[in-house]
Amino acid sequence: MPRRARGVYPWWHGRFRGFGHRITLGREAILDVLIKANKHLSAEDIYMKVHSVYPSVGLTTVYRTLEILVKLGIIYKFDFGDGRARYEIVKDPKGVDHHHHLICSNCNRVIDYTEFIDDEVELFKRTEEGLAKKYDFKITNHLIQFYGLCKECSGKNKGF
Amino acid sequence: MPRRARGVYPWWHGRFRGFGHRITLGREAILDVLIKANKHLSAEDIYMKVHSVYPSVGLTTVYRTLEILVKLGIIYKFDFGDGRARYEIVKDPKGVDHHHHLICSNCNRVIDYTEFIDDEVELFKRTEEGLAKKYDFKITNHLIQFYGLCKECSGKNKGF
DNA sequence: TTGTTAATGGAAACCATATTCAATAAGGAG
DNA sequence: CTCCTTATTGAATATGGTTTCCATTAACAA
Ligand SMILES: [Mn+2]
Ligand SMILES: [Mn+2]
Ligand SMILES: [Zn+2]
Ligand SMILES: [Zn+2]
Repeated sequence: MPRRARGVYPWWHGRFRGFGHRITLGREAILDVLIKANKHLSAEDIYMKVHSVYPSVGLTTVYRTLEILVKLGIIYKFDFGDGRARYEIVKDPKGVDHHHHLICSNCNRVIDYTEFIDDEVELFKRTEEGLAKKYDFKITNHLIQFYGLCKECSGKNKGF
Repeated sequence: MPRRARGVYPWWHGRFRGFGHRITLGREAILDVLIKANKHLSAEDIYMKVHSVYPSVGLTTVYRTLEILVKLGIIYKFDFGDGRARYEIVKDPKGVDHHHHLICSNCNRVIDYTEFIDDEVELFKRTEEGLAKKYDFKITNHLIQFYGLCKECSGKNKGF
């Protein structure tokens, strides 16, 4: 039963407690994995990592915790099309780390990119305004993903 | 056992046969539903419609046929985030009917839009070139979806 | 018409995620 | 620090869309 040095709390504790959630060992471990991994992890990925340190934490708790974290805007949830959700820590709550993904159709590798996001944001602002007006639709967020072949798979790709 | 008027074949027969697939009653019925529906149908949607005319066609065949149709580029497959895939006929194989989707987070209504696609295409051309160069990634297609609240759900939406 | 073999459907398997429920522990009150 | 309330937990089970199995059927080339 590890005990935290008094007064030292991760940034997300506030938001977490603010919404009436309790801070538990499992939840800390899960967040810790997300923060350190800095990649796109599946629930199972997270479960295995957490489990290696705290074998008592179950997969169910991982799913439940991830759900809360998404709701609180602490992590992103993505679907890269391989049948399982992926989770990624939100580095900057103000949206400065806004990025999109390049997804390899062959090896499922995922590349973050932020290049051209400025142009993109500008176009989307116009598009969103136009669409909002024309269809009376209130756009709250968007999903952009490029699919193709990564460096490794590009050369000797096995069809498909 | 209906028999088609001699010599009259839908446009997709050629591509279908060209890839070594047989034209069966079930497959024709499925394509027929997709063509006439002109909407975003789930496998179950299609199954029920087909089933009402040809009760002998099973759900398995629907799934198998849809898989082939996607592979041949005759239909699109989308994931709008409600846990089931949606299928939509490709009207123009040359990509002139290229469009994206507005998805209501509340009622799951889906709106096709083609507005601003020109600007978008232009931006994407630049983006794709840049990304392809920087990451050595061969982009073959993209996915763009806007999420938000539709006209009906915008006013009196029940939280979420 | 016939023979080869792709296609079929019904049942069962799959698999990520959700739910149930009795046991546990976080954390506010005292 | 101790107690008490109740959110949280893990294990088992359920869920639901999609896939696989396999014996039967039917498309279509010859
Ligand atoms: Mn990312
Ligand atoms: Mn569409
Ligand atoms: Zn790859
Ligand atoms: Zn709606």
